[in-house]
Amino acid sequence: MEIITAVKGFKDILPEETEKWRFVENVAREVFSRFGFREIRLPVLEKTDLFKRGIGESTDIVEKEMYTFLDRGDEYLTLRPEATASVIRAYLEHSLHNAQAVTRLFTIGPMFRRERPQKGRFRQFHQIDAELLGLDDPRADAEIILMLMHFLDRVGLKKVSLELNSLGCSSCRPAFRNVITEFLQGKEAGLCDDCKRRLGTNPLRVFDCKSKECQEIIRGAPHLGDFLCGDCREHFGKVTSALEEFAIPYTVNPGMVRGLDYYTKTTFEVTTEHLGSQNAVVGGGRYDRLVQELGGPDIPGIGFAVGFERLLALLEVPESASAPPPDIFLASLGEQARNLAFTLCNQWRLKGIYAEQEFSSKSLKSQMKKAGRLNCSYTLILGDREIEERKVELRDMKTGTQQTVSLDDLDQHILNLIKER
RNA sequence: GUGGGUGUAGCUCAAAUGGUCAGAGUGCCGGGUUGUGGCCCCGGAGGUUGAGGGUUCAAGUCCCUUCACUCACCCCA
Repeated sequence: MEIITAVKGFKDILPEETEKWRFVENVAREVFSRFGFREIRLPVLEKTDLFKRGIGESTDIVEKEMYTFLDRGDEYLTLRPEATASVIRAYLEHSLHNAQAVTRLFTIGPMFRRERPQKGRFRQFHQIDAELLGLDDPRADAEIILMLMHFLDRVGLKKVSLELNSLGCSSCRPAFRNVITEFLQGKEAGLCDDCKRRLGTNPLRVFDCKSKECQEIIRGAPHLGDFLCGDCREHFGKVTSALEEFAIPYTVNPGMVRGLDYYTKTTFEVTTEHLGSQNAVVGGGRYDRLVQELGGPDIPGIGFAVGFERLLALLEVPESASAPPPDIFLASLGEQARNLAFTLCNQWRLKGIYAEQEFSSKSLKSQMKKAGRLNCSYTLILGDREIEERKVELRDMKTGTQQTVSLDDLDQHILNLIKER
């Protein structure tokens, strides 16, 4: 019979890797909490409408990437493709905005998108997500970016670049969209097939296109930056100068157009050249209309999402973590000895010692070999011979020296020996 | 959804033009030491060469189909 394998694009995280995961999570929790962010844990399943309204009906995510199903024939549910909509849903559902004017939340967990898997892209992937709600101050933008860059630094990430842009607000972006549409109208024939399609859906995306022809055409286009309203222009200026105060290097990328509909004003990405074509490690931005779109009051917000797997792929931790070595290995010869080993081994575990034992009746040589391979500090040798004499052999695996310990003193002896280290 | 690449032992990989080609290294288990690890030596287990079909006297090797993995496009973390 064939074994059942994991679903395409869904990965197991094996014991060799979980230590790296915990390391990154712990750094995130430590850094974020110092900036006043508190952890929130959310369900992975939400009502489909949450994402339709939050992310935007015409985005690729909602149109073709969501895992959606009809639950018991009466309600559409979706495995979350991103966290922000869920965070805001919980924020509104529990009236967190009434409890305090400013709310800072972060969450770590799996997201689901039904795309074709490739390097750095999976159907289940993980994000570290932070959201700052209730501030439209540009210093809040700078603060959350500062926190992000500090986190990346603390986790050991090198050679990344921070790209910034402003997408304008509801008063200046629509106007620019018209300008671009007009600009591209006569040049349609020169665009790639994808961009011809984009012309109708999201003309700003042509800025992002990798094809040379499109880049050539768009080079002469007007920039969004020149069409920002006074408020947006001033906001962006304050964000960049605050970043400069903390010496955070950034580049302004006027072509950066993010794929989720809800972004306004400041958007940012952290990118790298070492991830193949999935170069974005972090994506984020301001969303001043989203809370309202989801039925809440007029509350501004800004947040980011770190791609966990992409971040891990960039960290220089080549060797996989091996299993932690036991404090002591119990080698036993004879059935009586194995019974004693079982008892001692588990008693010590209950007292906080990591002990291992051999269950099967292997030769002492092979048990010693195993103890050596496990890299444990001590090996206790107990055979029926020792039990008769009420004493056992304790071998220090580092030095190779061995001593005889009375069974009556054994427990205390071991506890002292191992607790002292 | 579209295109390319790859599928041989747990892992990393060999097997010219189809003809002892089913192997090596590593890992695992055991022995060399009648009760003592690491080094060394020896041995063993483990594969219907992803699956199915076809061509042929003969197929990991050629053809078709299918599945899986992978990279890229689209898009994004």
